Amino acid sequence: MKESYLNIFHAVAAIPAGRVASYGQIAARAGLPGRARMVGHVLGQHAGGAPLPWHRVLCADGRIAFASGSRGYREQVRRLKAEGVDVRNGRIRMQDFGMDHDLDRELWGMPD
DNA sequence: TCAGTGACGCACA
DNA sequence: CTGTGCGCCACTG
Repeated sequence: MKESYLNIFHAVAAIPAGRVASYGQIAARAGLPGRARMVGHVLGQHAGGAPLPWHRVLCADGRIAFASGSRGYREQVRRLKAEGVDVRNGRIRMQDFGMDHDLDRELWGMPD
């Protein structure tokens, strides 16, 4: 298992319930800036393998990455709503549920 | 080795 | 709002 993969797992696991983060944010937090695609790749490869909150990872614009109506899409929407995340038209307001305010400093230890 | 294909992201028209 | 293009890189045939 690669170190980068472990970092990705750790970053995803750090997202609290009821909140979301983008693939890019996770990649950056895992020390892999610009490699958002790798996050998606890893989550796909290890889907079901580890009990990760993969549903809390979205595209940078707040959209669900899966094709609308697909199996994964419905599952992700279901899980997010179950956590109180407001999903409208397959998209979430990162403004309200993203890690972009002050919460990322608390949980991810970002500098001031 | 090369080319195609993604659970991405961003700039631009 | 919709596309298109390019950067990114692991994986696969």
